[in-house]
Amino acid sequence: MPEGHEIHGLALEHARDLAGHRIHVSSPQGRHPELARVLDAHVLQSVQAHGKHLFYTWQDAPYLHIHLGLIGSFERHPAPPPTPRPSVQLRLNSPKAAADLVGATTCELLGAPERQAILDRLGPDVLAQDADPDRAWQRLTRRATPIGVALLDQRILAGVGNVYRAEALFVCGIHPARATTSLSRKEFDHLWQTPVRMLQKGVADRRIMTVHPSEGDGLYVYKQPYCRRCGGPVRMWQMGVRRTYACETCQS
DNA sequence: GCCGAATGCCCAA
DNA sequence: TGGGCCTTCGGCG
Repeated sequence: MPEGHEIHGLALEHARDLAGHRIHVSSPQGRHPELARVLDAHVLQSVQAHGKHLFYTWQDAPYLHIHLGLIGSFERHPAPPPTPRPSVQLRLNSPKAAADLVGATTCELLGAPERQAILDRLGPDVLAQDADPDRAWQRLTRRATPIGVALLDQRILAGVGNVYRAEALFVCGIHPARATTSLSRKEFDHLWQTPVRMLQKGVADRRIMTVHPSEGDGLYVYKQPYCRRCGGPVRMWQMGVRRTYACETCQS
């Protein structure tokens, strides 16, 4: 269940395991036979993550574009890999390791213009070295929407999902229902830096741990019954499509 | 065994 | 705005 940190972690892992090798590509589940045929036996050059999207660059073959969606995942098997489970959509197999894709929403081949179109509609990726927070600020303040909704809008900024949304807003003391247009630039700068640091830590830890070490470990409000700062109840409600968690005392 | 939920997103109406 | 899609897992019978 992937937010940006996991996607970037996979890009690093697959670059290490698979890039520079001739890859055996197969579709055990049978959903992508043509895609597997086109890519099989090509050399993988590089793997890049942009927000929650993965792009695989090959010698003499189109880009492979993968989006895990809500429930997609990759499973790593050191060589030699076992027989794939029946649900494996795609196996990328190198002499070092195999990466098995399960449950992804998107697994497709793309040309350069189509790939570029996806990148163009994404806001700045909080995990990108050259991310420009001004672009997010421009897009954020264009219309008055609840900040909780805006943080999940990948056109505004890319990489943040439901857990990091709740945690970042808590750390910044900002209520999810606040209008984007009510944010000061100073508040926004804090709200940008917080997920940047959280997701960077997420890549390093390979899991989401937002609580400051001096306060223990785990999460502040996401799926928590009580606020670990003030001890009051954490409120949970539907915000658009997703569930949001917040402490009404610590966030305003 | 069935149902719902899960760190996501798209589409039709 | 509501439904659909992808898969796994836990709770409830």
